[in-house]
Amino acid sequence: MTENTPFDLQNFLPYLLNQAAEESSLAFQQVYKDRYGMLRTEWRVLFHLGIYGRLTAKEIGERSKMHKTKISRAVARLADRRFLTREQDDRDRRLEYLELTASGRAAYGDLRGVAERYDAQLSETLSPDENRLLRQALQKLARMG
Amino acid sequence: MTENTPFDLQNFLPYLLNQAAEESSLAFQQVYKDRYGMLRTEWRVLFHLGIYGRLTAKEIGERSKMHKTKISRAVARLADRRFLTREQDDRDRRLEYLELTASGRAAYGDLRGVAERYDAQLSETLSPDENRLLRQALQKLARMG
DNA sequence: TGTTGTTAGTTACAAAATCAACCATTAACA
DNA sequence: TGTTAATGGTTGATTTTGTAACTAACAACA
Repeated sequence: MTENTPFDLQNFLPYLLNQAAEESSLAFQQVYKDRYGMLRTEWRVLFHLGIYGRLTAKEIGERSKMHKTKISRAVARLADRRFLTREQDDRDRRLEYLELTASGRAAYGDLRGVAERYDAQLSETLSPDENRLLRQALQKLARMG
Repeated sequence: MTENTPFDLQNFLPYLLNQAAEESSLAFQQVYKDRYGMLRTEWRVLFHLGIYGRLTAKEIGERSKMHKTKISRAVARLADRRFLTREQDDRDRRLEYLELTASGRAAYGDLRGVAERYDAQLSETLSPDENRLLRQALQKLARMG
């Protein structure tokens, strides 16, 4: 007996997740790109420092799961534009502590507000139950690795 | 009064969706990459043709929301490797009908099986309710555009 | 017909992501 | 100590993507 049921691509989780991720990040991307000329890697580094304060590149990598070369380049660009400062650790000179400057914090505050409003707006398209379970399920999937 | 609650990055939908999408597509990517040397755009084109049969690049674009240049390049590579054939429409010579070859269908069948088993495996980490609502919510988000 | 506008698909070039090799520094330990 | 391994971070080469401009074919309509 041959399998004839058509495969439902729209319901294949890796595909579906990617479609949803792409669609839902478009509007936010528009903002950090147009307003600050940032890339995805850059707003992520900015947010990590905005939220957790002083961190090393390695710590950002652990929290964000971004590859270290991405982080290295994002940090370099953010430092060029004076959004953050780098300071070497005296004890272990391989380490560099990264910290937002005043304008880095301003950009973070601005984008954070945009993010909060945008997330709320996305949430409105879902019921409270959907929202709760969606986020819970996504957390599980994201933590699988 | 100043806002002091820390922003919850792990709960920001565009970020969370992206993390879940990336994590959940890793294992599948390994397969189509190692087994057939394909890129994400390529397995997607392959699947569209496997599922819907003969299609033009434009139709694939409408269904997948991929940009036409991505599709053009994916089609070129798949044609090079003899996974599909291109046939010009006599009536409108701008159109090219794409169709899987025998080995294209074989690759599709193989990867489709992998995808089905993998999706089932992902589903197991979630409760039936979570699964249903997750997919429903993702569909809504993906269709927002 | 001829002109103008659209459409399907490709190509060229710039921007970005990936991967491996690379420094400099610290750790481990014979 | 001296040697080897591991770590934090950067760099360079290659691959992939993104953007715009392009070609060829068709459509609309004067």
